[in-house]
Amino acid sequence: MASLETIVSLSKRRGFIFQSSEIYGGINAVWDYGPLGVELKNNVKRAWWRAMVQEHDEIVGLDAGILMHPQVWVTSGHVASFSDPLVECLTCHQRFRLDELPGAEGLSQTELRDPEIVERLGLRHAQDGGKLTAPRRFNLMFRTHMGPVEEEAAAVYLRPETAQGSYVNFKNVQQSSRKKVPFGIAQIGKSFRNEISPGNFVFRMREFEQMEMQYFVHPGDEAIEAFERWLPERRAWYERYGVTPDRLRLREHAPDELAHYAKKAVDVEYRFPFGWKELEGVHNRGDFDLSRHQEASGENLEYFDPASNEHFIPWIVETAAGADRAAFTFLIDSYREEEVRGERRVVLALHPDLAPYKVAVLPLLKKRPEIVELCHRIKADLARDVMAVYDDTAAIGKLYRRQDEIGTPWCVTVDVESLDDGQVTIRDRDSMAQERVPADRVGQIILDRLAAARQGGS
RNA sequence: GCGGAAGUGGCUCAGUUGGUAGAGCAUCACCUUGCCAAGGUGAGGGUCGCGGGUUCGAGUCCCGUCUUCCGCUCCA
Repeated sequence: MASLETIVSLSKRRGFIFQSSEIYGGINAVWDYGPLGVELKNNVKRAWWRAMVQEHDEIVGLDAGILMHPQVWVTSGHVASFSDPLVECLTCHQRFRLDELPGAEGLSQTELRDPEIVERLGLRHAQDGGKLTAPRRFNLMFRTHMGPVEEEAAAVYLRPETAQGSYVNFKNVQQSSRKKVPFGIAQIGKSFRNEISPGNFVFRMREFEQMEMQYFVHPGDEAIEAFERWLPERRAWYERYGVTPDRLRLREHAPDELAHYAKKAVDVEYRFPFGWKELEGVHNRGDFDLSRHQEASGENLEYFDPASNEHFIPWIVETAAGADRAAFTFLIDSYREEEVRGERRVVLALHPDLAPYKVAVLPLLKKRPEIVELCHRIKADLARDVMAVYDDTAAIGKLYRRQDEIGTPWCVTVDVESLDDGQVTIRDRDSMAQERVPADRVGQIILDRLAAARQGGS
């Protein structure tokens, strides 16, 4: 597997991913997507949306705001528990994480929240012996202000998850779309977390994009069924788009690592160069969210089931994936180095649906204006349906290698004979096989191959 | 956040005991070739992460800071 350095370097060199604000020295845990990266990520999001919304009658989309009523985060529990316990030394006024102090390791979540805990354990700042304050929770949510005058404006948060947007819109979506339980709300969007330890390239960022689907079900067994159904389906999605099956696994959370909202959680994990890490979580959230929102807002969030004539608060099974992690996974998993005629060939064997460019149109001989002109005609024709690119700034072998390295599945090459017989060459990225086809049929052939790839996997 | 390592052209790196920066690849132009990173000629591109300090002089020594990577810890 490619090393992290290899992927970071390729990303920068070819325009997939850049560090944010690089000319100012960079900013921690934020990354920008370049010309190829934005295509890849958009394709990932489109593929997810297709698998979720397009291919499921009972799932509909939503795009909620990043800013929400601040009460949402109190209700959701994020203000209280989405945070770390910090203590401050009264002598030197430095802050420390309580659970990292000598003598406080291994404390439970409850103990860490106990205001008396510092006193009870007789904890002191080891360096200067100063007294320590009771633990305070440092919030991992970004705060900003709503309104033009900062001092008078209400504090609001940048959402730490997109899910709450789906919960507070549960009634709106259910009624307007006339969906019956079980049904799902899918959402893709940015979330923000003041992570303590970001890193590993785009794996853990402070600004990131989530692809979440909230599935509302009848309480009880139906939630378990939904869980059992979505888990393999979500894992299969990664395989469908080419991720090596051996590098995927499912891992269930132990009871003590469950998030505050979860009854059960299983992660789809990928084996990165830095270890097995979560790509996506499937969680049974029970009625935690809707019940609390109902209570806090005073709005009735019960669902009436016309079949059974009963009212109930649906349970929620969510699938929560990271768009950046998915894009990163497809990038690193598809990376290949091969030897061709004693030379190294770098290939991104991306699924055609995910590849930034579907086709590159290349002239074998750029000296002949008719060839270049035909290339541009073919490219313009293709560009109506797919991302296509024209390049003539190198010899053909090099042009192929360039496209290999950015994952372009097909190259169309126009040569001198093309001018006579109207045939051009389609070259396949993975097999390097070539095929002569009529120039005026290239567009349809590419679309057919894309459709085939989508059907049968890569 | 703590501990460790590292920041020099787009990428990968060299840079002697301090003396105002080099290579390979990449990029661009022209010539040549014409189906898998070919060859030739030439060109552009770096105030050495940033800010201070020491020094006649700092990529090199010192301090601070930012960033990245590796561990510990947590989440998508």
